[in-house]
Amino acid sequence: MNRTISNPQYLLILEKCSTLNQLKQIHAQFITRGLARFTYITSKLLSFSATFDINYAQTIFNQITIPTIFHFNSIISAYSKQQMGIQLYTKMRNNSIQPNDYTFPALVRTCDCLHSLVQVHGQIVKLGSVSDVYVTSSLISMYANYEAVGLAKQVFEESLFKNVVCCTSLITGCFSNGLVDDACKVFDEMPERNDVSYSAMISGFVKNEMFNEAIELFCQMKKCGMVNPNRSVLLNILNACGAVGGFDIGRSIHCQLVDECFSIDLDFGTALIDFYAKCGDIEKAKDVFNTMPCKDVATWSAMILGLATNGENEMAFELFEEMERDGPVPNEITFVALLVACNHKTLLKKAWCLLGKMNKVYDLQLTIEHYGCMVDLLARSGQLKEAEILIKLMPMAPDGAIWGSFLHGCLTHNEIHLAEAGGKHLLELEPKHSGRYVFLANMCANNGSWEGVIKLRKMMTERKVDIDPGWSFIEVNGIVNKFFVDDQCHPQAKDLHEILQLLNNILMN
DNA sequence: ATAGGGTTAG
Repeated sequence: MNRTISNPQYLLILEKCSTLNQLKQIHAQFITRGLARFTYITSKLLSFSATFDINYAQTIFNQITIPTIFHFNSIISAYSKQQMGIQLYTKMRNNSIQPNDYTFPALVRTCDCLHSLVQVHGQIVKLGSVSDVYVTSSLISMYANYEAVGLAKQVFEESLFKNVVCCTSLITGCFSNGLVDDACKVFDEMPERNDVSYSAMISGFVKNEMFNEAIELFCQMKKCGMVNPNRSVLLNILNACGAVGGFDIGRSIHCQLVDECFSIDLDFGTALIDFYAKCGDIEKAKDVFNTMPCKDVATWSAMILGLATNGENEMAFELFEEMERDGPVPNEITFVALLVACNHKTLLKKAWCLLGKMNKVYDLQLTIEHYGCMVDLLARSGQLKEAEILIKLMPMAPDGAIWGSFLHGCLTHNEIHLAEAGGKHLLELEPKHSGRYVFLANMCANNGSWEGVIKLRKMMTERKVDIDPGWSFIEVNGIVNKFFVDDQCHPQAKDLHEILQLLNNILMN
């Protein structure tokens, strides 16, 4: 290293380190050149070393005879994921060092429970850092993390400056606690929005399975043109497009990725495979799979599931064989995909074999999804007694999907007498799920049990279950057209219905 | 002369 290098240049070299060894060399230089006595050098070194090895950072910290606020802030920040921050904070206070606004965000993130968070919040109030946006935004997101969304809202309400980040923290917090309407309200009222605020909204919608809402917001975002969709937005929108069959929008994202030379990495590749497969374009899904330079277990699982759901069962099993030969080690999700492949042709024997293999060869535990597939398989093949036994035997509580499969089986195999108990469970598990009532009512009607239908109707009114009208949209020339069931609002509704009628007539003849 | 918050994952 050159003798004439100045101190600021050392800092630049420090930031270019990509391994711990390089960092150690620089550290050695600092010591031999007598730079280790400068606070700004050691605190930079400290915060930087933590990105490689927290223990090395601790060693550096221990060597500092009189640590300053900078050193403490760096080490607290480094430890913030390991719950050591509070201890260091106490040590700092014992050294008679006053914390500052830079101390608290890291200290807040270090809290491992609501109790310690409240204590830190107390310190923040006492020492007058409540008006700092960095502090409030970290408090909001951590309160929401510990399901104290009420406290998160309170911090937000009481803070004088509500910038983009504070609002985004609260949006995420509301979504993760199921308060979708509150999240939307914050978003509507926020003074400015950036890519992260949009990604918080869109990922929140997707997490709550509100796919159309996510896509609608994405279209709005593009229309206003002020903010570019980031990685998180694009991945979530691909997911949503797969869920609702938004083929054109998803495909345009793929084109955009290619145009902008965004590399189709693991996440994008897997998302694209899943998206194309769900939209029924299995060939395009295969193209993406075959051109990806590296694939992980999620990529392989997505491809196997795609083949399975598109009726290419044999291909799905062949791909699994290839995976076992020279792909990544399969996981639980791979086996869910394989069971789905069995489902489409009701390959019961094969499914039991796969479960055995999963357990014995790969030492994987069965999850509720695997039981769900098996119940569905048994119910489809008419083995309703066996399905019922499996439901009783499974180690976890059956969910709505499992009872749903069972009841569908009862209906198709005309074993209505087995359905009653299942129906009760289903409505207990999902009392607000309108689709379940409709299904059960149809089942009663099929069976001529009109009193059953009336009973279900009554339950729906009592429990205030609304049937949300279904809606979808289609993008034409960049304009999103939204339609509800039986919708007559569209300016061309009349023509549309006439054309549909015409098509219907052609199909019938 | 330094430093801090929100999205991306089940």
